[in-house]
Amino acid sequence: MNDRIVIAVDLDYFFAQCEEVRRPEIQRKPVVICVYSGRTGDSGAVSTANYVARKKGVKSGVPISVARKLLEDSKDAIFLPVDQEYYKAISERIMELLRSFSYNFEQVSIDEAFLDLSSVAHNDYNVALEIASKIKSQIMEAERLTCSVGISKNKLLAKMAADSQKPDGLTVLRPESIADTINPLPVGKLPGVGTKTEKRMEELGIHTIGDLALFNREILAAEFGRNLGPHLASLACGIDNEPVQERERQQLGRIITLKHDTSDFSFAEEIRPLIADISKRLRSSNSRCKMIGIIVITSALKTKSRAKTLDQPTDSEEVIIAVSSELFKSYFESDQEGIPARRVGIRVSELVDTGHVKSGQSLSDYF
DNA sequence: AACAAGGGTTTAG
DNA sequence: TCATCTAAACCCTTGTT
Repeated sequence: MNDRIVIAVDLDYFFAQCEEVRRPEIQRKPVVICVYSGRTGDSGAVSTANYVARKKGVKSGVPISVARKLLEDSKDAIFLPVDQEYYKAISERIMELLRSFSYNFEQVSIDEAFLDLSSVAHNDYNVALEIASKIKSQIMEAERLTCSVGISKNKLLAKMAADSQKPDGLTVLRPESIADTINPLPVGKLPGVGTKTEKRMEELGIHTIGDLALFNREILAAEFGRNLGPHLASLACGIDNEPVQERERQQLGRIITLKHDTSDFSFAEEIRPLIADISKRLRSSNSRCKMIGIIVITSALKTKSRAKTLDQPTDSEEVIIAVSSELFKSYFESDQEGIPARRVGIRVSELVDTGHVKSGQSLSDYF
């Protein structure tokens, strides 16, 4: 009765699949979606690739030049720059469609969402399966896109179910088969355990999710943090009480790659446009920030940041310019921070909602 | 002891 | 020179109340 039924919907190789829809003739070719940094012709990284390209080892994050090498025998490989606007428009239509299946909805990213079907499918996985199947066919009908869907008792397990069969999957993980299904999996398959954590867990003799589920909590706390260690162990037991619900954005950022590594770039040319964009986004979301920060990725690819808390929340371009230029100035003047930057950016956080009440009005106007 | 501020790391898509 | 971009969660240290 208190059990939930949650489904995870994950649009397959989303950016590349969107491009396949736009140009069906590339469907059987390797398709690689790239973020070009603008340094040299091919500098940058792969955002995503279709399965034809993945079969050759091209995956998210690899340098574009490496992807070219991996695909050098495939004369027909297609390399395209990301077209965020186009993907966003498709995503918005699909999210709207998904929302119609449950009031209890959470979009996690441009290509992923959770729906809580508890009230619609009360404890009947066959009903949930029918709904999931309908979702898949409607997305196909409307946008010609495949997705992978997972169904289980919480977000964690629904996501793992969706991940287990891709692309175009539909996987149910029923309560009675949870332990037998996830325990044998390598611990890196647990969402939240990435390459670094997996490596450290291997050193502790934790190879599978089942190993982690049984592992001593105190040692995990000491090793991975007082909260995180035990939390990961609890995930390994299939426990996840996070509700399906939309969450407020907590930060906004923009970062760019400089043409050349330098500690003397033009603030006006490189940073001001980023601030204009951030300020615009703050205003259009009725938010103001209490903290303004800068980000520097050094030529050695180390991340550095500096931030300042304001007395008053702001959405003003001028204020963000003043504060961040000061932060850059003191960053590059500080002792050992004269090392050249490869990438620079701005981040605003500690966002507060100004509400839709314009200044000068007050809550009492509503009564 | 509890909390805020600031900086770093890891994860994920 | 091979190494994008955005965002969340968490960790730790330091300083203040």
